[in-house]
Amino acid sequence: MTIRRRPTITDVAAEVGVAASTVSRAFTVPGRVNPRTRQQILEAAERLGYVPNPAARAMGSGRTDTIALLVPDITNPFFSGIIKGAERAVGAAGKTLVLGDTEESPAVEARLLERLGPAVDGFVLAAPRLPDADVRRAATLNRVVLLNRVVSDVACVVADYESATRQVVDHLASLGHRELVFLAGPAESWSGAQRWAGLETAARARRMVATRLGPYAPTLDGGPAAAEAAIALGSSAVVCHNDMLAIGVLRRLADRGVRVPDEVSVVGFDDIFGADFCHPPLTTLAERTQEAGAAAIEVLLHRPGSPTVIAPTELKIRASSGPAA
Amino acid sequence: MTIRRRPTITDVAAEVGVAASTVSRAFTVPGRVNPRTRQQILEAAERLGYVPNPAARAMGSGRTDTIALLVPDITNPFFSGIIKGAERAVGAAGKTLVLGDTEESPAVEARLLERLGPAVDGFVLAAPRLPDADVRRAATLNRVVLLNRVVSDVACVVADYESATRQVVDHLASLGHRELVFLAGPAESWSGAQRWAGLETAARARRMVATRLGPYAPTLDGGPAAAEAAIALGSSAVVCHNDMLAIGVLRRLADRGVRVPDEVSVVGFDDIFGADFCHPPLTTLAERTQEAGAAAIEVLLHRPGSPTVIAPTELKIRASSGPAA
DNA sequence: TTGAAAGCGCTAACAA
DNA sequence: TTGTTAGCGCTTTCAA
Repeated sequence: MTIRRRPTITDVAAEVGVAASTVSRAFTVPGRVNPRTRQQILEAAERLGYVPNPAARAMGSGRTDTIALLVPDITNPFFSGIIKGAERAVGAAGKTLVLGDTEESPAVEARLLERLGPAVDGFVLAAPRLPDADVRRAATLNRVVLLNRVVSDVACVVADYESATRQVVDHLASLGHRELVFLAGPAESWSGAQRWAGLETAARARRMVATRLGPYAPTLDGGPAAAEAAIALGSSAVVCHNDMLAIGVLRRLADRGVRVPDEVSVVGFDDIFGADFCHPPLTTLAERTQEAGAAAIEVLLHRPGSPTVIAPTELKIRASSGPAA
Repeated sequence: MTIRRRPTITDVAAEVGVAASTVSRAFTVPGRVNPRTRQQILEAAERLGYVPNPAARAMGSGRTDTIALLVPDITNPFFSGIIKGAERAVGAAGKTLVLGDTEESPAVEARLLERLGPAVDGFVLAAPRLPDADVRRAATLNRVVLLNRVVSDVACVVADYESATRQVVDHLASLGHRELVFLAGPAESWSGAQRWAGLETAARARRMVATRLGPYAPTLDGGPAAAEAAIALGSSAVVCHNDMLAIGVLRRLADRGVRVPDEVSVVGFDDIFGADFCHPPLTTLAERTQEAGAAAIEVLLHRPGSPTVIAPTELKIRASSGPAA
């Protein structure tokens, strides 16, 4: 397969016998060109296999018609829903979505923002650990919408953590638990801080004792250490930073012969792929991730200013939580 | 946050008092500019916050330094390893990877190839269902490497399906199974066809009876129909098109009270996230997906021609397979 | 409704 | 080692 030169707008213009600018208009402002001329142009373009070059288009107009979605770990199923929702919304707007994986690294995050910046119209950013200052700087050069994080003067879509944590605490209280332990994720995580703050407040209102342990890696591998700490503490209810950690904890508890939920109840956050078929199926706080992804795009594309959108959440009760021993 | 104009190469040139082309060289061919001049340029660029514009760069040079990886469903954990491997390899080469999700649709696939085509140096393409002709056309305009699929004259990285299917059949034979049923995925799937062909051949060599049922959706939702068909057939061993389907099958079997592996053994392909913590943990054929992803990039970047790279596989034996009843 | 011409930010000969 | 000069493919005034 040899690479063939792509036909350009000029080739099409020559083919039809019009000026290049007319071809350009035929594609970008169809109303401003004679329907018959336009028809001929479209046919010639089709015949030659012409496709507009986005880079060239971007240079002339400043618009790129692409949006970048940056996530810390594309492997984490939590982001699947976000991606799907964003994709659909972007597609509906006739634009293109590119995905970037920042590998949980603020450095990669910064690099992608820098490199992709000039090439996109805006960013949807799930960056729990990037410093505020960097977020603000990015927002200076591109439109930016943050996911599950609030930075003043930057648009954002956040889950309703207050309601979320209240649902978790109410559920545990209704099962007779008098205390809970929170197995925390990374210290810099904005949403992690919200979760803990909400749990603590809700627990106090219920006269429950809430303890925080950690930080632990928010991954399956974080499970063993977290589970051991929880076992040592002897709590009857364990709330995990996210489902990845929760599933890791479940495995370790199983290995250690601790019965779930008879001896200890386990609750996660996110309702990721796998949460309903791990063993036992995990009780977890689900965000409407597809809606959140779509909302972020909607804000980016159509809502100027820096609105904050609150996304609803819902507790999925499964077999990993049960009555207190 | 108001959007500020990005500084250009010209701004930097003016700041230092050199020509724009010198600034360009300072970034692209560092050897061809006086170290002191270069130092000044770099400092000025830093000071002004200058970042090269990839679109403009692409126009001048024809190179974009970005690679696109297109997958049918970014949500499918099978592709996580591919993505990770590709990312690392691309990063190591100092280039940028953009991801595209084709939503299992040949139409979206074609659209992304078209739109992204002029904006990238090449594609790594996991497109099991795109017609051969479209694949070839894409390879005419860009460098293309196919994943788990062979199209003549196009570079590709494929799992060693012959060895893979032999491992599966040998495993089942060693457990005393005399027949197996294959629950097929989409009819157009290239790898699905390979899997069935390999199973059939290996089974014949072992004097086992192999039956194919389907097609079924290669997703959790495909599970119920596939499981029912397998139950009706009364086979002692079920091999599924992929793990998503296999996990769906496991769930249905559990709902129907069929014990795994006592009454029926279940085997999948892919070893996705979740395969080791579903219930029971799934015996499955693992590809070295990270290596495959990295190999695809390596071929794209450094190996001209249309080589075919064979990626090794390995059977992960877990609790879903056991002795024949 | 169309064409001519300038310019987007950068690279790449070509001279100097 | 550096500057000058054309473009790259497209959009966008401005005129006609």
